[in-house]
Amino acid sequence: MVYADVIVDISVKSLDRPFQYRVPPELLEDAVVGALVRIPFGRGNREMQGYIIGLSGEARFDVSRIKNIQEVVKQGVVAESHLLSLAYWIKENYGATMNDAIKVVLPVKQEIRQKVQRTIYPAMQREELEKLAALWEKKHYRARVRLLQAILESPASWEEGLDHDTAVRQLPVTTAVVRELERQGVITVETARKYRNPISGGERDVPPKLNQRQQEVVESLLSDYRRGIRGTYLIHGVTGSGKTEIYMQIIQEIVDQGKQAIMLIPEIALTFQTVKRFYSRFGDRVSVMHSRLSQGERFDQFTRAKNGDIDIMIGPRSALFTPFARLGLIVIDEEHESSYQSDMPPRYHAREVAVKRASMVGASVVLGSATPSLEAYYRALQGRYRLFTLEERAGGAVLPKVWITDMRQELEENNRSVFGRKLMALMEEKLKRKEQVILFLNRRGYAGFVSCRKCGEVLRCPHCSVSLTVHQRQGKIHHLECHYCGYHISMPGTCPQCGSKYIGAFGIGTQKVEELVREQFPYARVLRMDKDTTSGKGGHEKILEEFAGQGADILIGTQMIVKGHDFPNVTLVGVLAADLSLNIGDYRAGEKTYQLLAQAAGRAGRGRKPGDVVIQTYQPEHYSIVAAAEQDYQAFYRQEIGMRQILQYPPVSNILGVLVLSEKEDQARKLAALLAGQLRSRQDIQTLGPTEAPLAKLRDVYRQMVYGKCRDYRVLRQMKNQMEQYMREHEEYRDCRLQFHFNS
DNA sequence: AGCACGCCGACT
DNA sequence: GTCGGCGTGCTC
Repeated sequence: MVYADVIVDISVKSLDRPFQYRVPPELLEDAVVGALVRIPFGRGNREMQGYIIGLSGEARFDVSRIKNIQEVVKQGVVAESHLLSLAYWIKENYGATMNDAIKVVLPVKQEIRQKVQRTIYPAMQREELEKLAALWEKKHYRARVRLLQAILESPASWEEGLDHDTAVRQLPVTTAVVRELERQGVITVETARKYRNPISGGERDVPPKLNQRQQEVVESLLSDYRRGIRGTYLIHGVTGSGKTEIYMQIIQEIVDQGKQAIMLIPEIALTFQTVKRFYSRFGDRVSVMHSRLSQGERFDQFTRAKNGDIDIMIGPRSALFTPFARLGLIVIDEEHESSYQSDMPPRYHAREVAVKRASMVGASVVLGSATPSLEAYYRALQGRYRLFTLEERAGGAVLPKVWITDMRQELEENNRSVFGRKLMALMEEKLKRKEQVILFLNRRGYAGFVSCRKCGEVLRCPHCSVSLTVHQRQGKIHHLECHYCGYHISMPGTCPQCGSKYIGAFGIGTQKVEELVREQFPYARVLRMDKDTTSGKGGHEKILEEFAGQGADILIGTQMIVKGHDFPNVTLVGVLAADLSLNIGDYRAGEKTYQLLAQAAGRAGRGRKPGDVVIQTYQPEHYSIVAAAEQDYQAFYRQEIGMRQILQYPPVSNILGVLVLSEKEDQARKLAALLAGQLRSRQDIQTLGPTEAPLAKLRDVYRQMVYGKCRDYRVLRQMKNQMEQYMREHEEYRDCRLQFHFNS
């Protein structure tokens, strides 16, 4: 008798183990490892889904109590077997349940509805068809005539669902006619699975000649590869140094060797431009995973990958699990991007999982960035990754000139505007020359918050303890809103604390900037891009395309405008308040600021014209700002790694964050203090807290935070298990929950 | 998670 | 009497 180890589709710690089921003889063939099955579960035998993760000949459980698998769910894509081992590694490493881990590596199990394309071609000469049509016309075979007329124009094609009735409804005639004519040899029908590609056709481009440095990188990487050496490589290349071309040429060779490649790009960079480049180079051997794809379309893409119909998959984080059988290379572009970190369980990092998957199947990993994460650069300097540096822009474009404006001094010299004088002067100059300007601000809404000038009270969300944000309609303050839970109130006339009338909006947002820009430069055409203006589908791209097509002179926006886009006519980037990201109360603030500024600066002068960047700040001496202005990554890295060294932050050490959640504030505090005590009892762990979490209260749940830092990652993992154990054993904290957060 | 089982109060 | 509250424990 064959028994299957099944992971039940319930993500709960207590069920996070295999359950044995009997495989009935008639299911033996389909019940393979990785298969999705229906099983009776629990006392009520309620029907559940589960995944087979192993098969064995003997029962490890009382045979009389083992139930049968009901059914193997038919699926086109069965897991690449190593993906299940990868799921296990993810579960172990990121502390998720096996069920969650399996769902990440097998993202599309269910075939929703396969699209097929049916194309009807004439099977005889045109004259014969015309004769037939005339004949049938006389006999009043109206349906047949209609069909013939249609295909005389051009081969008729229809896209339908697989199911027969829908197909009939969509055709201009019944399928019975179609089948009859096919039998008579009048027409031929071709059926093809339909895949939606964002771009079809288009001319193939030829790989351009690389400059010497690009060539060196490609050659030395490939010579490793040819000699059977597999490893992880970090390409640190300034913006515009031609990293994408390097990836493409490496991928080309790997594909030519009969291997397959995955190219990860951050979600926001997954635009028309990037995708188009790959299509025109590799044609239909490329497939693209896009977040806009439906379940069914994703399924199609994975089927193509599994069948070996494609060699290259491009996509965001989730594309890492493409079921390639001959995987040879994983590229991670813009390696430092935060979107490679999953924000739901299992909270894996694509970089780490990529390295793991590659090592399991004998593939290499190429990481690329202009502003590498501290983690990646640290590992490269340790020798765990091989480092390549490209210091010059390809095609001779020069790096932009960067100006720092000290806003304290502007204020002292009586300039109370959000625009420093340098920025004003340069904007005028650029607009006069019909060049484009990007203004970058790290905020949305009209103004940050409302406060009372008399008593200092800041209006906050009663549920989330964050300040409420002002939203305006038709140029007037409309309401105040909490950005976490959506709580909103109308703007009060007096301070709820002291009753004074001196209450008003402070700070600045993109809407306000737009207003000011229009005031100062009434003749300029202004576009604004933030969460409010891009809510519609494709809102993003529409704005970017309009700006790229020079439909506007000035683009104002938040984070999203500084990532990855190429605007050759932009010669000025203004960073209005660099400090906003410096003060986010996170040990990565300096790194985030450097990356943001360097990327923003990289937007200027990408074409032939030289560019300028103005960084406005109240902390002009901060090393992140100074280094970004000089585009000096190494200088930034030295300072930052020094800080991490002293404070024992990752990547030098490891940090475990424990978030204690409870609706009862005193319980949360008590438990947090207790857990901090557990961490403190260990000599090798440096403990911080307990403190209130960045959001001390969110949706009426109190949040306390405790951190533990340790050189040895395993010690922290052990502490996590110990805390979970403690929670199981201690009734008094039943209404508290813990969330763990690892960083290394 | 979700369901059965079980041990107590209030009511057709 | 019995209907139903939810606390406890189990699920191959």
